[in-house]
Amino acid sequence: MKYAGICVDISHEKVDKLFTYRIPEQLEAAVEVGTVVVIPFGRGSHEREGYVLELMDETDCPDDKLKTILRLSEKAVFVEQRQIKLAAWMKQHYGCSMAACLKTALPVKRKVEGVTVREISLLAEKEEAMDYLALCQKKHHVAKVRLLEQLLDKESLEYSIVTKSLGISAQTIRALTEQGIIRVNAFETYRTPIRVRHLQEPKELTQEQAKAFDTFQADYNAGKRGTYLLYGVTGSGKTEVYMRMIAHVLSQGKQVIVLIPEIALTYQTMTRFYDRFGDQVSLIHSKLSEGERYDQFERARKGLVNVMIGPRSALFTPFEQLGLIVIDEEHEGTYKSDTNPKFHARETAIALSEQTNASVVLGSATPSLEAYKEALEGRYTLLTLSRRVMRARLPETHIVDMRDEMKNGNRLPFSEALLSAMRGRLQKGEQTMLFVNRRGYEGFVSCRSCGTVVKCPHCDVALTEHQGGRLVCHYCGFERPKLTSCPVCGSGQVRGMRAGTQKIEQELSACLPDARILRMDADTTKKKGEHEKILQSFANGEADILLGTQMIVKGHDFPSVTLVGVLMADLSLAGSDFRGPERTFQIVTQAAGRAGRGEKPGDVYIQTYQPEHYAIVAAASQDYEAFYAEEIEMRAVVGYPPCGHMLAVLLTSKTAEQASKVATALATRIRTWGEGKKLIVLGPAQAGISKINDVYRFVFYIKSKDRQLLEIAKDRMELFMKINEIKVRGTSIAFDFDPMNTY
DNA sequence: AGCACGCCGACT
DNA sequence: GTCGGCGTGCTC
Repeated sequence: MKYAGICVDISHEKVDKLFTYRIPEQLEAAVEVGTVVVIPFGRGSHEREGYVLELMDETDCPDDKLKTILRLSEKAVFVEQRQIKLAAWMKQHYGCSMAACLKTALPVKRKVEGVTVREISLLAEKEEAMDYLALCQKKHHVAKVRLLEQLLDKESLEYSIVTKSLGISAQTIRALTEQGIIRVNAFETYRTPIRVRHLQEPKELTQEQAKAFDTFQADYNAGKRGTYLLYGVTGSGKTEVYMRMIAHVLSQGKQVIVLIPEIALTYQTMTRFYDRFGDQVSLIHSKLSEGERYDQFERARKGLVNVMIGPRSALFTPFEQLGLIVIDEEHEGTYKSDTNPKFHARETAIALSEQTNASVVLGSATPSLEAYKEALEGRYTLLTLSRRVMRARLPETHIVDMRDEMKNGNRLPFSEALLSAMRGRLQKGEQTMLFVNRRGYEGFVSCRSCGTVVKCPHCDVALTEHQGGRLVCHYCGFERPKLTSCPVCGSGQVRGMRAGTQKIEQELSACLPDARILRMDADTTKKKGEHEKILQSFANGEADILLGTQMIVKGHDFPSVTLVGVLMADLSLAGSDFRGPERTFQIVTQAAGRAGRGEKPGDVYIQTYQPEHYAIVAAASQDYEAFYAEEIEMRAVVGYPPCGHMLAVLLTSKTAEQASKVATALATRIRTWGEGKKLIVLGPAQAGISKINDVYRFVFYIKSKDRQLLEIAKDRMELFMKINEIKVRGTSIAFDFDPMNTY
């Protein structure tokens, strides 16, 4: 008798282990590692799908418990071992259930076509429901009362919210459905991919581009695979280099995955790939339905397409001959998944490339510290493009000290210098881009006269303003009362920062009544296609000034823009996030790169309260190396990534007390265990967003140079949760290794 | 997650 | 007594 170790297709910690099943004789030949089978599961032996991850000749499992595999899954999906291996790597590396990792890494066709959302709404008339509610109250049917009260108030609720945060079981919902009081609706969503256009010839490479490409090509031909960091300043033509590399890899009969941060933001980049490689290219994006995504993956598996472009999920394209993974704008935060498993596409791509003998090319004008450190230390090959193509000149940058504006009585969000520059551009008929930095905004408090930002004495991050003006550190929980005067200069002008593009637009049109202003932010781009429309009309010269958040600085060329203003450049500096300076540098550098892309030279005005900050100074002179040198030293001192690793542990529960209690117990446990080991525990503290959907969140951080030690700590915490099942009831734990956001 | 078992309050 | 909701525990 043969046995199979099976991962059941249920994503829940309690069933996140291998279950042993007998393999019936008639299936012995068909069942392999990777086969998807139908199995009886649970008390009722209901049919479930499961992934065969292991084959055994004997088992310790008592015979009376064993059940037998029913049959192969209808779709007869076969998952390559490679994908399972990658899922296993993600489980180990990011600490979440195997089922969740498999789901992420596998192109499995689901029963439903499209992304379904289940929703519960009232079916009965309001009066009838009220009567029923009264009846339930009388009968002390507490669960039904909870649900009905919510429904009478809100009309409809998402299914998962009802079961999870309202704590209502499926039976209760079923009972109410059968009585005709409520109704469960399922919705599906669809989108279609983009069309192919005419093919274009490759452009001639500059000397630098050719050198970068030659290095890659020589390695590839010699059978050498590795990770390359293509570090190229804005406008140096990274995309052209990728395309040469891709063409070369394709010519070797290999296939390519290209990751881009977000489709909407790099529309231009994406169409360039279509124009060059035609129908060999396919596109995946996060809004595709499961069915559509599966179809694209199937085409890839069959070799009908050889280049897959998409966001981080495109990494799981099941190419049989994967030869290269390109990650454009490698430093972007969107490469880190915000759902479990919280994988980073860069790290996962490198793991995948090692498993499949492929190469990885990372591209950026402002590389992540992680990538640049690896490159400097020789683990990645550094390819540099230091010059802009077409002899385009770097713009002249001016740092404007907003504290001086304060002193001169200017309370507008624009400095005098920037305003007069804008007036000049208006007269000459040239365009201006005004970039409002809002990223990293966390409600920090700063002094309007000297620029001091109030920081946590232990963590070197800004304190966050809570209700009543209390200042709290989200890393360690340090707290201090409301601030009435600046601790450095004593001025009473300490306030929380707040800024909206809408308000800035009003003030701008008051200052420059003749200017035609276009505003682009989350509000004005809600509708599909709105984004491209705004950019197009600005490109057509239908406006003089484009005002917007970070979305305006991505990838678009506007040759007649000769002036760029960066408002509140230091806003992202002061958020309660150790990556603040890095984000500031990236955003300001990118914004500055927008000026003078045409024949005419450009000017960049960077408005800041911290003109002497190294991130601002370095960005103004487009000096990545200088920034890196400063920043890596800071990270090394406090042991933040990439000079160490950090594990965020998030505890969620329906009551704040319970979440806090479990977080404290775990943190204490790890502190004791970690004595004498190279590990530091910070916290616990209430999470920055302390409550989501009525679920309370507590967080603590574990820092260590040794990533494996953190993985062991993670295993210990999972064990603790299992052993103390009764004490921790209703509390769930989630891990995030080297988080990109703070919690 | 989803299902069955069994406890406990309400009603005939 | 029994009916039925709702918490608890288990799933190869």
